[in-house]
Amino acid sequence: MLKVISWVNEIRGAARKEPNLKLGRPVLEYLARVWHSPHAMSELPKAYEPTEVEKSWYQAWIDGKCFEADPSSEKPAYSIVIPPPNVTGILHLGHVLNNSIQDILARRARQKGCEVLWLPGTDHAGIATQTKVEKQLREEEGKTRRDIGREAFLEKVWEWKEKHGGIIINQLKRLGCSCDWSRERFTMDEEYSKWVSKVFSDLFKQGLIYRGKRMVNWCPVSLTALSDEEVIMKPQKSKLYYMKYELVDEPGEFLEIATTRPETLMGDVAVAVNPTDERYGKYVGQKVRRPFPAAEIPVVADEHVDPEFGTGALKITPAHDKADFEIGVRNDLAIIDVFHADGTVNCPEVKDLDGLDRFVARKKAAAMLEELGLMIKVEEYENKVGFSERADVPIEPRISMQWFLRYPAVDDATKAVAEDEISYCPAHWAKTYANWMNGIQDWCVSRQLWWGHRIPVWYRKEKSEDLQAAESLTLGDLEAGDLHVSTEPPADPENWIQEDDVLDTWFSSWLWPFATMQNVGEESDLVKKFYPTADLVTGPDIIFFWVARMVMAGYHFKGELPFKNVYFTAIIRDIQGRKMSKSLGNSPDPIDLMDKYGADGLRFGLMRIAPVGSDVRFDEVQIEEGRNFANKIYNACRFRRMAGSDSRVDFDIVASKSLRPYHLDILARCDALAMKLDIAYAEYKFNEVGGQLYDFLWSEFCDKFLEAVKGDLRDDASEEQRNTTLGVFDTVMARYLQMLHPYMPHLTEELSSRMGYLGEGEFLMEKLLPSNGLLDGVSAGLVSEAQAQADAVYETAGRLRNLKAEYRVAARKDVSFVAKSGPAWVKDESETIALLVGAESITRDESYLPEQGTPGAVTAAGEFFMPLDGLIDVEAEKSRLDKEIEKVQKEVGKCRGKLGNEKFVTNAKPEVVDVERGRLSEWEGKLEQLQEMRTNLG
RNA sequence: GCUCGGUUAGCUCAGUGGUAGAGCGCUUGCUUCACACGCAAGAUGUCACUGGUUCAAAUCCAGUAUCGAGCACCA
Repeated sequence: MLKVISWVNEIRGAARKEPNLKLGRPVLEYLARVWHSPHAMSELPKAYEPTEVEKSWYQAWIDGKCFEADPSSEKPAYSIVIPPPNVTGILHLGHVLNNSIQDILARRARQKGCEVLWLPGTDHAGIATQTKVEKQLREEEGKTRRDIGREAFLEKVWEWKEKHGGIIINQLKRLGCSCDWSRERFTMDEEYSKWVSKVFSDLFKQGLIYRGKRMVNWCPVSLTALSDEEVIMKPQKSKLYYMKYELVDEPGEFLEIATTRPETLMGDVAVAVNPTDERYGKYVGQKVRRPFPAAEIPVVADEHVDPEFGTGALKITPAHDKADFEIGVRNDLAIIDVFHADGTVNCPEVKDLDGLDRFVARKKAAAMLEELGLMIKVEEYENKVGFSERADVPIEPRISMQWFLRYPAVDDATKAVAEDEISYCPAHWAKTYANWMNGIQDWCVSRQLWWGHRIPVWYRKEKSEDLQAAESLTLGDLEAGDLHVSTEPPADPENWIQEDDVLDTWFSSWLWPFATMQNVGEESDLVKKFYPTADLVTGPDIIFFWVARMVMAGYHFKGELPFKNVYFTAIIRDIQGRKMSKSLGNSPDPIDLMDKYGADGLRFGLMRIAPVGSDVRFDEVQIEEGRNFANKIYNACRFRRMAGSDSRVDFDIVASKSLRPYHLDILARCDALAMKLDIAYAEYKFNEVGGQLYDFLWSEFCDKFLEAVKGDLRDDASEEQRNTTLGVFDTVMARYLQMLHPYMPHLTEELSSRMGYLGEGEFLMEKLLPSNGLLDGVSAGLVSEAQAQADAVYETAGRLRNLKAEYRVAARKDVSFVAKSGPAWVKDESETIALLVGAESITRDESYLPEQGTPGAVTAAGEFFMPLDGLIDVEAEKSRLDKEIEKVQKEVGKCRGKLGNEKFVTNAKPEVVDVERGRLSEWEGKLEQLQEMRTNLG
């Protein structure tokens, strides 16, 4: 079956040639013929076509249950939990990078003999999902969620989730992710939700969760509170309005105030000045007139006021500003809320403003002040304004009843990272983490949404109004029996009313590492085997949202850390360094990229440019490189197949008597590669691993080894030569494909299978990576001698090619070289050197006396000459060189003239002069070279 | 204001206390019986700047400039 899958391409190739081919016996006969034909692969497409191959192998792995973790396994455990993507999401490049890394780690761990659990799933993403469904409801039915009610709305969200929720999962599959899909979780699964309720209820009973009226970040579009982390500060061009309030006791005297928000004037309850500010000391205790609605408000002193800013006097609106709120508390001021929840003005006393949107009201209020003669001036001003992360509108500081969490296990969590029990890679993120942990603020966990985990709190019906309006809610109310907080609803639901709010999405995400492995109140083999997890791979942008909170949850609920290592990926930017975003349209669709370059190409290309620590600028060219690399490997194997279809992967290196330097050299380099990869993996240097894999295959294997041994595969080569070379090829390639597998899983599985490197029914992805080297048992002295010889040959080939190019005979293959001196072994290799150089022959002649001007080169393999007689038309070459020299001399003259011109040097820009100098030395160098060649010709 | 990171070829980026690297791009030559998604040859650098440590600094240290990120404040 598997073989058949691997033959898909051959069938397609065959279909092209024999369109009448039908399935069944004729196909098998045809395949047998093709497979054993020495040119089997040459009948295949010259370029690797990944699409079908990737699809087939992914299905084969699924069918073979290769991704499923066995908690009863004796093997050491290795586990990762996926950072659950939003269920509404579609794959972007950040996901590709992040999940490729996880897949690489998982596949590598399997090869190293671990039992691997890579646990996948999705996040319900409260606001994001609800917003999408609300939008659809508005567009399709012209209704709001309130029109249809909570229950019907939630039904719609679930429907939507069923329809679109699988998209990103399928995209991850397309990428080749080896997640254990049989254990896929969703944060709103019934069992998972039980964890959320349990944790909430426990924390409440521990006194860590409380409810109270506080100043929170309010999103006027989503109509919910947000945590501090969901607010993004953005610089905004706004205006600073200078206005004045008249003193009640001194008519005609005014107190000047600067503000960016005149629309909150109706909520002003005081004017504050700094107690040390001598200008205003006399006013403290007096009253000023608020123009609309007319009122007399006090002047108070508060240290928060910066005398340097604006006029040094600050209007106090406790309902609409966090700092003002605190000043209000300190000075016992009233709170006047002048906005509706959606950000429109709620002030019936001021008809002109009532009902206006806050930004319209701002202009209107300013105009009204102008009319009253109370506006002094307006300045352009840039300040920072908090924006709602999801809705992308300025948030409104607002006092409302919310639930808060006092973070648990803060000390343990801080210490774990500081003392490297949890290691961060790159390590510098530990500092960012520590900074946040040190200034940690209570977490507003309630959201005024419908899609999410509803807070598991019930109020006794007859007291519910009082309780819900109460300034605070604590354990006392629970003990009084008026409150029910539990994972289970009350037994007599008709007497209770459940809390309306749902929980912040992250309140479920922070339980992810263990809540995915275990149900509440149940023993779990999975947890025993796989928790704590080994590595967490995520972006540094969610270090507070997710990582820090998971660490605290791990310590508080499980008594230990949730993961041992955290690898923070780079953030992918576009070529201009901007963050990828839909609105900029600079975010390429990974699916398009996979269509064009294959999943393996995309993975490899991205991994090679993802450095540890810094951001990465994405360029499609890099993905193209990944595809080209896949094609290179494919063609190396295709070449191998043309020399014979039988696998010689069992070739006995140690017993072989006919190994040439190139064989030993590539075997040694393959062993060295294995060691380099071990080191790079240990340091999570994925770009280094990619680079090593790339360089080995392309520079060492193809450019050098394969070219050097091509002669062994020609028709005139001996059977032994041929077998040795095929044996070494297969030995190295089989091992190499295994090492490459985590990066390019589909291609390597395909080629290993097609090349016959696998046993019956065996998968490459399940095959252990051997710990032995290919050259174990071979004398080290023999190997290093061989490598020195191989190096000498490659160096010599390079130098002789160089000579050919210099004398413009690069295209000719009839060049003959003379080897005048050199070590004895070179005689055996001269044919290979000639092959590498593209020369007719290299003749050993110790008595050779080169004519004057014969170009030559001295290398580790001896002294070589390229006799020019008959090779080039000496006279023609002379005159070509003369012409060339004349031309270059002219250029040199031009440059010298320019630089000799005092006016040019003094007046021109320094960089222009520099360019000219550079140009001069360039031309001079060229001139010297040409003159030397000309002299050599006599 | 505090913290962190970057500054290396035209571009994107590696790099190490000891002669400066890759890919792309560029120039030249190749359809050579694996690969033009390829082969071969070539050109290209004050490693941001200024000091210090050192036999030796692009690399370590300090400062400056500049770009970026995060946190805090912003009437």
